[in-house]
Amino acid sequence: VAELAEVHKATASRALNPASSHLVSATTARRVKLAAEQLGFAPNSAARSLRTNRSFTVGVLIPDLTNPLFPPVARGIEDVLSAHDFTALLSNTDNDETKERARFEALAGRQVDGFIIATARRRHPLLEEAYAAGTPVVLVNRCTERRMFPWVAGDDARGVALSVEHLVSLGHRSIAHVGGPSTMSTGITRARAFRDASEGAELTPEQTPVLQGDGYTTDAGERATHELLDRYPGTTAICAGNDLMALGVLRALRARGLRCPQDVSVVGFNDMPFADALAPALTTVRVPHFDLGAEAARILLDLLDQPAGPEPAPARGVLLPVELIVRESTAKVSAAGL
Amino acid sequence: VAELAEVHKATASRALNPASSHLVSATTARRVKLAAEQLGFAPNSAARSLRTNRSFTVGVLIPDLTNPLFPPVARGIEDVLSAHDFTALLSNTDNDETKERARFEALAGRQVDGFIIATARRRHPLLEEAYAAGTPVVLVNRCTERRMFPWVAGDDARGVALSVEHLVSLGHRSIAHVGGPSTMSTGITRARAFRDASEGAELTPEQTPVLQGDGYTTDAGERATHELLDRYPGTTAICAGNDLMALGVLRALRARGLRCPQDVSVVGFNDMPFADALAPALTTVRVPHFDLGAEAARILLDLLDQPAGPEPAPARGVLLPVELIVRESTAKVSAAGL
DNA sequence: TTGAAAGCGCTAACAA
DNA sequence: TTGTTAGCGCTTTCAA
Repeated sequence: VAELAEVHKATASRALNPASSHLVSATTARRVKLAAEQLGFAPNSAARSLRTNRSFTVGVLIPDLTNPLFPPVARGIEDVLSAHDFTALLSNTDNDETKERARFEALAGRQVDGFIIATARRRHPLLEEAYAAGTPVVLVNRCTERRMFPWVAGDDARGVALSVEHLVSLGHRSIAHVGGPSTMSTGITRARAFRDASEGAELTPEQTPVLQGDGYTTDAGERATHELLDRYPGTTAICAGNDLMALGVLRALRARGLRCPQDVSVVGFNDMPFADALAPALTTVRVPHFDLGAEAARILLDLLDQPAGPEPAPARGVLLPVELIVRESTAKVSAAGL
Repeated sequence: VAELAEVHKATASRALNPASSHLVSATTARRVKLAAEQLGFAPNSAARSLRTNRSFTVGVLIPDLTNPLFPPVARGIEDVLSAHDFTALLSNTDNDETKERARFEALAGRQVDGFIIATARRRHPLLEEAYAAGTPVVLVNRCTERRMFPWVAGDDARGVALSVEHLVSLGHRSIAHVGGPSTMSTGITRARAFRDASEGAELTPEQTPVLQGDGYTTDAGERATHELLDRYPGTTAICAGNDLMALGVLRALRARGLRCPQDVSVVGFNDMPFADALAPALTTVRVPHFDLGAEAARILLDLLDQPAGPEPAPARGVLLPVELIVRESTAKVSAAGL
């Protein structure tokens, strides 16, 4: 390898490795580096991993890359990791427990140093096991009931509060929440935040019904909206669980001949790409997805830097600020609407 | 490890490895497998890679995951790879040559078995080098001039032809192409296909101007459209280079008080997610992105199965069929429009 | 059919 | 400051 530099391979290793390069004289170091350059030498990471038990690789588990929510998260993760010479092993789980476990084990078998996991399912035996095994994990967009792992999420409660306040300020008094499923932590959090915000605005539960769909999908949003309007025809505004559901809300409205925003105002959640290009352009809560991923990656790197803490520090969580983006899907309540 | 099974580790290795398990008696094999199960044994992939020089990992280079075009491609790749116990190392290059090279080398250093590369830039020294080095590579969504590597792409020419035919059948005779940059192979291919299709419809070059933006972006589409309409105010239909550019076209139209589709019809390319939820719902060419990725992964796996072919077989390319999806952004040319 | 032994490329402890 | 040596966990000859 670097016998071109006429030194022992151990010395070469030391010279090439930043952490130990101070143990070697400046001149030899220079010579070794030159030789390495000439030979186009690239260290064999498999051998290094084998020796050091570190792979500089982290497993990233996300439900589905084609859900517009996740690409920015993944980019945030990738950008931060690769800046630190780590690599991301990305896997889609489809929110399916079997698949998730299979992927988790496949990645663990590849000696990843840690995991970034972005699932909002509430029950999660896998996480319990990982915790018991001491695997470094950072959660994105959810937290577990027991604070096992550090997590990063958008400030859902604040986002929902902003939405409700916005609608109230436009004169709405019959505001419904068409939310995500209660099997997801975000479904719960946002529904609860909606309850709280409604009470804060002195609206009765009767004025502010909550329906939870069976998934964060357009279809679920559409179905739930039909049910909502059957039961509460006087609704003038809808807070959707996310933008995809908002799309379903819009579709249901259209099917019933209701116009948005003239008859019913709609607020989404996430500010997914092209939310501004929809018809009507969607008023929604912007969540900093890229930063979510970036911050999660930073926390994981921190975690990996620490020498395997014997007693795990109380897992800290980071709540990133959100912002209400007002576009065309919300308007003052019309007199006719009542 | 599997001294629980009371055999030598070599025997255990043979038993656990499907390729060599026929060398071991059925009974011992069973015993070993049982023991492995009990201990929750997972082979150390680093050690295996070190020994076999194969990592069962492939590097995937894409420009930008947040471009809606790429998530389905990435999923197609991931799904096929993981079904074969391979893992994808995903990296974003931002179409930046420096970054691309850095990522490529980082991945190569991690002993990836091959690459799937999805860039449409035409000049590409990196690829030449990879070819010279004999690295297995499959290209997605582009081909190089010299057929170095196998590739998978949508049938761009057919897609453009379908678009033009559709517009002609609606009575349009002044059809422009607002295309991607000529530094990209797709920019070239689609522009050429547009020329061909126009001639096929017996339209003169004057009736079918071509403008190429400086990127496949909304902004580039908007700028090019303004320039187009300054020079060819009689245009009644526009073929955009892709959906993002079509979005820019729509924006420019709106800025000029032109309605789509009443005044100007617009056709996109790709059928990206939510193209149907835009205002107006976009008529566009559907490209099977998931299949693009899946097929690329299959080809790469094939390649890796073959014992490093001394003289590389002539790289074959696969053209996947596309489909025109007619929605609301195209309409019959209006008498008033002329 | 199984055991013994060597070695993949690197790093870390120890010795010089 | 540098060289020596051992060994990470696996696969793979070769011999029994």
